[in-house]
Formats: sequence, structure tokens, C-alpha cells
Amino acid sequence: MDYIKLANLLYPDAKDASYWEEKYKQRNLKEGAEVVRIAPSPTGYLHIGNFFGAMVDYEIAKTTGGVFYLRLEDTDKKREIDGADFVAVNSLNTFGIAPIEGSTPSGVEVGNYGPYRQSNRLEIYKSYAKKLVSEGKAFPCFCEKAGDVNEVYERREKELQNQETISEKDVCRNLSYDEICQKLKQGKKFALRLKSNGKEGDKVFGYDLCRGKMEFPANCKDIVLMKDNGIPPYAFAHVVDDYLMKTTIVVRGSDWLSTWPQHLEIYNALGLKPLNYVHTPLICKLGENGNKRKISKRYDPEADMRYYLEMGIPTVAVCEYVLNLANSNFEIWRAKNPDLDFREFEFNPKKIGVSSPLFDMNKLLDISKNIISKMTALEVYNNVLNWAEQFDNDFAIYLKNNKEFATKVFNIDRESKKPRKDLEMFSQAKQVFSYAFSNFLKDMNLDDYEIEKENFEKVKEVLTNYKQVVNCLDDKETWFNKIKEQASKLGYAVDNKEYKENPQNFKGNTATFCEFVRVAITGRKNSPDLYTIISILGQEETINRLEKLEKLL
RNA sequence: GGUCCCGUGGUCAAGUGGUUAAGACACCGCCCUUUCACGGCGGUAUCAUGGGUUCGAAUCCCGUCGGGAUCACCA
Repeated sequence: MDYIKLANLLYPDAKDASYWEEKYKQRNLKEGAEVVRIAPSPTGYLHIGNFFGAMVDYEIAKTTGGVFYLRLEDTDKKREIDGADFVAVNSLNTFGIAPIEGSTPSGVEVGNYGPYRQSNRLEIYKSYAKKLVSEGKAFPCFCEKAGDVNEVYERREKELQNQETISEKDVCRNLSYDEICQKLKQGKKFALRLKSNGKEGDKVFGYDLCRGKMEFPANCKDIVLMKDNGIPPYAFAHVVDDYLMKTTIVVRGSDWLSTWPQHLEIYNALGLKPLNYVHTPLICKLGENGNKRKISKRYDPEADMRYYLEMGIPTVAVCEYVLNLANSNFEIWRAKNPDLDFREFEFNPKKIGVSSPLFDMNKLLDISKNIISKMTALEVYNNVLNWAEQFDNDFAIYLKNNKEFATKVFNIDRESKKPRKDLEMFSQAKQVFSYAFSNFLKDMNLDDYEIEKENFEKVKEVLTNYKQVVNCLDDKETWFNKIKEQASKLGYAVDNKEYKENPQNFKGNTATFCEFVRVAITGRKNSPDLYTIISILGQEETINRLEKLEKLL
């Protein structure tokens, strides 16, 4: 068989591969600088697993002084979602770890190694496909392709039941030149397949930065390099792209581990040295059967990065959580450096774990509430407003019209060394500060107050007395003295030790007295400093709230 | 079923032949406290399992079990 003749038949107008080699020069980077990429598909959202990879990319590029670029892998026309091209890059942008090269939100591409969208690189793939054909390493296949995904699953199920091996050489690999000509003349479309050299028992090695040298059985399948629509699947496209874009480390999820031998054979066929890879652990959740499983968009809202925005979790918190998953010594560093930006952490790709972690919302929210507790009241205001503008318009309008008041509320117990940590996410603001942001006097019914029935009488007595002396203009000491005075008068212990020794002698202690007042003012037993709340509410509102509950009882 | 990966407390994990097996989150208890918090202190581990190597194993070797990923002209 004259392979060059075949190559010209199949790809008459393809440029020679050397054209591209010439065009894309080596990057001018200092020694040790790594070139990494994120390669999302336009599926309409950014998956947390991809985000994890992007974080690793970002950190590697940062710590080595390298390049982090984005390449859009839009070769699957069936899965593509309209307008989704920039979802991933936009997400990375809002989370603060955007790539510096490749596709950008504006649609303009930055960098000298483009196009950065695979559908615009078909000419390039064609060159390398032609090269492989001309060397007898690839052949056209005219077989009918499988149908949709479900059909593939069904077929696979059957094969597994019958314990068939799936690694047969393709029937078209021995077609003669004339046979190929004939089929082309009939107008038949062809897919290009790799003529696999793999034999049963062959071994192949890959180098993973975290896992070290790994051994696999060599690929034996004549995998597809070009689909019959002229577009390459991932396996071929990424090898060509990463080579021409001068990538040095491929970061991807460990769900790619088992197809690695295929990729290694493609490198080999192309005469290229395989790149270093990092296979990141898969973020998991507990399924209904109690087993771990890969987190997925279909069942888990947390898989979609937009979820965290909707919840109003600070983007930095999400970054820190994911970073901690990638390098678990991050939180030790964080404890030592509470005020540094997470980007100053020294990341080590070798420390990326190999076992798949369970997603832990508790942990994320802990990080989140600590971050929020360190913000100024104005920062909290701006963040809550920003959240509300997207997800709660009424609340946004309210916040805009009451900026001064809202900021004061957010400032309660904030400017101390030990600020409260009530807010885990901005979406909780309305509920956490309900005593300030709801129409309290109108909305509250007796059932809404946190009081036990047996205390009704005592509460009423406290309110009746306290409303006569409360003055929201008092300084804190005077205010508290009045509390103690009233408490003492009504039979509440002012001295806590005394109360503990003989609780039966008192109706309660100052704390109990305060609790009753607090419930009237806020509806809850749990709220920040009462004095501050009363000062913010003002005299009239304070009295009204005391009287309202008094009347209800 | 084949292949590959993984197995330290509820979760994330440090730990690579000798440790009282770190730390964080969650949970529980106590202390501080005008409530709520914040903070402080404390609590819970036969390191999946069986065998082997060794004076000594979470750590090395083998088996078993368990879990995961993957097996498309999807990425």
C-alpha cells in the first residue's frame, strides 16, 4: 500500500505538519516554568472537578512563573449548549483564578498559540491525521457508528454480561487502496482510526507527577482519531493541541487514568515525547446506597460552580476549600497566616492526594463564616447587596434604600477582636438579621417568639416593668445598670454565684431577665448584643416591640 | 467481567520501620460570660482484614475484602 498516495486521497488539501511546527515556536520562559491549561467543554456550567483542576493549574503556573491558558474543547456538537462558550472562563474570572491566555470572556483570544477553540483548529488536526496516514499509522474506517449514549450503554451491558472483550482490531484496517477509493466514490463517510500496535501483554508507562511512574496494559484498540464529520475526539485533539501549545503538564481528573494508554500510543505514533500528567482526585459524595460516587451535576447541585454564587458563599471561601482539598497543609498555613491572600500560599503539586475526598459542606461553611466575620460592615453590605441583586430583587431594593441602617446592622459585634460568625453565606442575611430586616411588628405572631408557655407570665411582668425605664440613648453602663436594677426588683439574681448556690430563691438571673427582653426585641433567644440592637432600632421601635409581646401574652 | 486507582476517627487528613498516631471541621461535655456568640479546655481510633518479613509494622511484601473510576465516531 502506498500510504502517501492514500494520505493525499483522504486529505488532499491538508497542510504539512511542519507548517504548524514552524508557526508555533517554543515559549520563551525561564527554566522550570510550567505551562498548564484548563480545557472545558461548553456544557453550560463549570463543574467543581474542573474547577479543582483549574485551581491546581493556577497554582502551578503561579509558583513556577509559568503560563495558565484556557482552551475550549468544543468538538462534541451533540452536547454543545448555545451561548455556553464563555461560562467556564467567566466562572474562573469571578472566582479569581482566571487564565492569562486563551479564550477570554469578550470572545477575543489572547496569546500566540491559538486558535484556542478546537472547532477552529480542524485544519491543524487534519495535518497530523494526514501525517499518520502517510506513515501507515492510521486508516479510514467506514463502519457504521454507534447510536446515542443509551445505545452505547446497552451494548456495553450486553458485552459485559457475555464477558466479551472489547478490544478487537477494526475490520477496516486491511482495506485496499482500491476498496477505499470505491467507498469514497460511493460517497461514504469515513472515520480515521489509529492502527494500534498494541499486543496482548504489552505494557506501557506514564508519568504522573503525584503518583509517579504508572504501568498499564498497552492500548490494543484502533481508536478513532477523526470522526466522520472531520472533527477529532478528545484523545487525538488534546495530544496535538498540548504539543503545539507547548503545554508541559496536563492536569485532569483521574477518571482519565484508564484511557491514558490510548493517549500514550498517540504520542508514540506522532513521534512525540509524552507530557507529564497530574491526575487529580475526583470529588465525591455519598450516594443513597451509602457508597461514595463521583459528584455529578445530575444529582448534586454542588457540582455546578454557580451553586456557590447562588448560595452567596464568598468566592474566596470556595477557593480556599478547594485549595485545601488539593494541598491539605493549606489550613495549617492559613492558621499561621490569617491575613494573607490565599494566592500567597506555596502550592506543591506533589502533595495532591490520590484518594477521592467526600465533599464537606460543613467545612466549606466554616471557612466561609470565618472569612465573612473578618469583613467590614460595608464589605458585608456590598456582598449581600450584590447577591440580592441577582437572587432577591426585593431585598436588593430594600438594601439600597436603607444603606446606612443595614450597614449598622451588619456592624453589630463586628468591630471587636472576636467578631461573631453568624453569617455563613450572604443568602442567609435576611433570615439571620430578621429582627432588623423584616417588618417585625406586623409579621410576628405569638408562635413566632421563642418562649416556653410556662414563662409567659414572667415575661409579661419583665416587659411591663422594663418598658418604663428603657432608654436607647443611655450609655451602655447606664443601660446595663437599669437592667440589673429591674431584674433585682422583680426577684432575679444579679449575682451569678448567689444564683447558682440557691437558684430556688430567684425567678432566674440577669441572664434570664435579658433573655426575656431579647425575645421581645428580636423574637429569638439567640441574637447579638442587645444594647447595640436597641440603639439601632431607636426608642419608639423598642417600646413598640416590648409592648407588642406584652399584649400578645 | 477486564483494567487501573484507593482504603488512618462521622468528614478532610499528617504520618514512609520505634510517635502518648498531629491538626482542622462536625458532634458531645465543661469553663468564661448579662443572653447569643467568640474564646479556652477536654472527650471518642483494636490505622479495612488475614498472613508474612522484623527485636519492633499504620508504615515493607503477599492474599482477602470493601469502595471508586473506566471500557462511545463524549469530554
